[in-house]
Amino acid sequence: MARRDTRELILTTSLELFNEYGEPNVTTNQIADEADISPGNLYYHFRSKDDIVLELFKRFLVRFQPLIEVSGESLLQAEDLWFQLHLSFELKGQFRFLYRNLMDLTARIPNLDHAMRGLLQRERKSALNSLAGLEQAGVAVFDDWQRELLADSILLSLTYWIPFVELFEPDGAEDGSAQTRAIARVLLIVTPHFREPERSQFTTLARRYLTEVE
Amino acid sequence: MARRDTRELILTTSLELFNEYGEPNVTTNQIADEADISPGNLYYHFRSKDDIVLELFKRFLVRFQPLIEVSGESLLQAEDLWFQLHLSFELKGQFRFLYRNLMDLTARIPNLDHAMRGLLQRERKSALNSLAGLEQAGVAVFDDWQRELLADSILLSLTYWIPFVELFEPDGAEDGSAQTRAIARVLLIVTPHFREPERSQFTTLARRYLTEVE
DNA sequence: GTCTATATCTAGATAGAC
DNA sequence: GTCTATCTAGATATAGAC
Repeated sequence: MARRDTRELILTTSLELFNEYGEPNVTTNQIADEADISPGNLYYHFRSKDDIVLELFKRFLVRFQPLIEVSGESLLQAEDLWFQLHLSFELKGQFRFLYRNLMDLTARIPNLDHAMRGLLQRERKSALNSLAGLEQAGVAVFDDWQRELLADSILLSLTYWIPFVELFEPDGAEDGSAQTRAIARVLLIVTPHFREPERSQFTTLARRYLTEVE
Repeated sequence: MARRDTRELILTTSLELFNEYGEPNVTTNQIADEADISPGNLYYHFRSKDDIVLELFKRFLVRFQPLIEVSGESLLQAEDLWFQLHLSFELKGQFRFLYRNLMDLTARIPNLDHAMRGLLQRERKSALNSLAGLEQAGVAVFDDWQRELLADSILLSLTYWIPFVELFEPDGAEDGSAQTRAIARVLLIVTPHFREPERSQFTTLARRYLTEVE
């Protein structure tokens, strides 16, 4: 098999196993086994297990970065905001092992720690940006302290909703209905601060999606 | 040393180390070392490492259970609600290792899994109860779907806020200001749904506490 | 109750043949 | 590039003396 193919095979196999069982509970031997290669071969392609994790994180980052670079103004339409959140949750679901053991992974892998810290900071800024966009459009008004607290609430949801759902329904992160609820929840944190007509507008959208899924 | 004392010493030492480094990153040898006893002695008092975790969880449960048995009506006063949330976050901070590796701990220890699932269910019911109490008092009105989503938001905060804060500020969970922000955040999720005068009342309280701390 | 010494096991990682 | 065989380290847990 070509060099490239085996490397990819190891990555996709690792991702599947990590997501299903959690990274600490998957051994390199299991990965090799599942990928039908030898343990030695795995270590020909990757220096260490951490190296695999780091490479997977890079892949995640490349696909996630564009999603938080969206400007605040472009999310004023309820449908656009909804779609953006949907893409975020979906992608994070595909790499959910990263969020299941965030602390332990960052404590163990310095490069991951640095990159993830940066990502969370940018995500928080992005949330604050969106809130500012709403204010500039006259949709809502926040105090300084409210803006900060709301950004924290949003970031908490974006970070730990998937692990949270997995507690109750294993594989719930792959389930569409859990995602819809996640998005509706995030909206419900913010929309009560809207003035009319946007408030009803966003609320109606959330309800429509919710009933469609159930 | 008396039988009882050594057992307690092991528990308190374990709790400290688990909270600081995370349970998976603390070995039984480290615990014994830190407690100035031999590894063999540790295993005289506890059958296994999981046994220590389980006993610590029991201690947590005994102290936490009363906090969620508070009736919804008794939390209508802003100060009472604040105080109740404060006690919750404080206690969870003292046992935060449980929440840092929730999934892996429950997956590994069946008894813990069962007990923790039950606890989360009761906590969710308690949140729903409080919301219902607000409605009965005429402070707010929710749709059915709103009530569920809000309960999820609250439970997510109560479960993962501490690990979330630790990502940014290690030992942030022992810090008073982080706790105050946590409570203010939870309130800010709910209060926008209040009618006046309760809305201003709760909001003012949150701001006052926030400015006091900073 | 407590110690020292050690068994057991499993993980990550390497060596060297093919 | 890939394999088999193996090393090494570290973790949980036990045995048996004191």
